[in-house]
Amino acid sequence: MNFSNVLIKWYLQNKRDLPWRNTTNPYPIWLSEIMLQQTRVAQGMPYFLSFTTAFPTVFDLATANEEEVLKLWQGLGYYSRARNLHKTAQYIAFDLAGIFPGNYSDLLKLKGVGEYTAAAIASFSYNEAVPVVDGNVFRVLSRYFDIETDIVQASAKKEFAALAFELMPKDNPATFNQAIMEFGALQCVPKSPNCSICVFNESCAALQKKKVDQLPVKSKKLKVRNRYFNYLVVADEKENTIIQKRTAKGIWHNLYEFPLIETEKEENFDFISEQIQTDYFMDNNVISILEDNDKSIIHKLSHQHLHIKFWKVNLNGSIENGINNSVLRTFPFPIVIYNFIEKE
DNA sequence: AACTCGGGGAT
DNA sequence: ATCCCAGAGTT
Repeated sequence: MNFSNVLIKWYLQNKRDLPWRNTTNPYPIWLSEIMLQQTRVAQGMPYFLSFTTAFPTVFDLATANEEEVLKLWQGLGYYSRARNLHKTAQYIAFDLAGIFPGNYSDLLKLKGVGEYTAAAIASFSYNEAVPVVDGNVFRVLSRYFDIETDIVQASAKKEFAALAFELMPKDNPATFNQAIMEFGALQCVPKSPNCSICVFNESCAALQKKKVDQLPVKSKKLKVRNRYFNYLVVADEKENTIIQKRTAKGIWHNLYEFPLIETEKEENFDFISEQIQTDYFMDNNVISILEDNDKSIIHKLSHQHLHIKFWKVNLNGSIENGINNSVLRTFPFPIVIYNFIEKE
């Protein structure tokens, strides 16, 4: 048996029962593929279920507000995915009469749909013979064939796509694509794979050369920067508070947050207190300022470490545009702020 | 080609 | 701590 036959046989015996696999409808397949970009199945699953419940069709998603979409996406991260998802839903619903593009090259034109996602939808929905190349595919093929190409290079994707296409049985691209990703996710895992029970343990080049832990080759080292966020959690005498939308470029675009004082380093009570009285609430009487968390919450993003403090600011009188607690909870927040609100 | 964009689980 | 997850868009 060749590589593909063994792989597909393994898949049919070991595959997980995932809801987006029981259909060829491009809408739920597209939805699942966007959600699973850089995201584990276990993390994406509850979001897939809530989205398909709230928005059973692409028209339901298209007619929603962006804020509703972001609220349902809250906590999943990479929020540009949600914004692009929403825009693409409107494009498909209103410009294409709800009909998804029917092939790889047209799918590729959609916002938020790159080479991987276009190939996934085209193969799963239309059985088009285009190979998916994701992190699993890089790992499985680099190990099985002992390929030392640095997967960070742009050329690597072409190289692995060409190899995957060569291996793909052209009469069953959907199953092959599912199978190679599932194999990478369940068997050929990044660290300490159990090669002793692997169906390829007599043909895998990396295993024979004892190079499994060295492949795939990935040269990346991203630098993390530290940022210091001080959130002002205001409460006036009606217990109303203030939030604002992040409209600038950067993290959490279009999500909400409390008024923010960003500083160059971790600041103490006196510094923040001074800022609050001089720059923020001159018209209102500041009754008290309370440092909610003595130790900063370190919220780790992939490329930034946020050192977050919440400062409770009690004000005299009534603030303009204040919102009460139940309204507050309807807005989409970064998960670290959402957790703070829920804790209160 | 390099950088940016989240959050969480596994090791 | 470090790696990486069914990657894509921007610079």
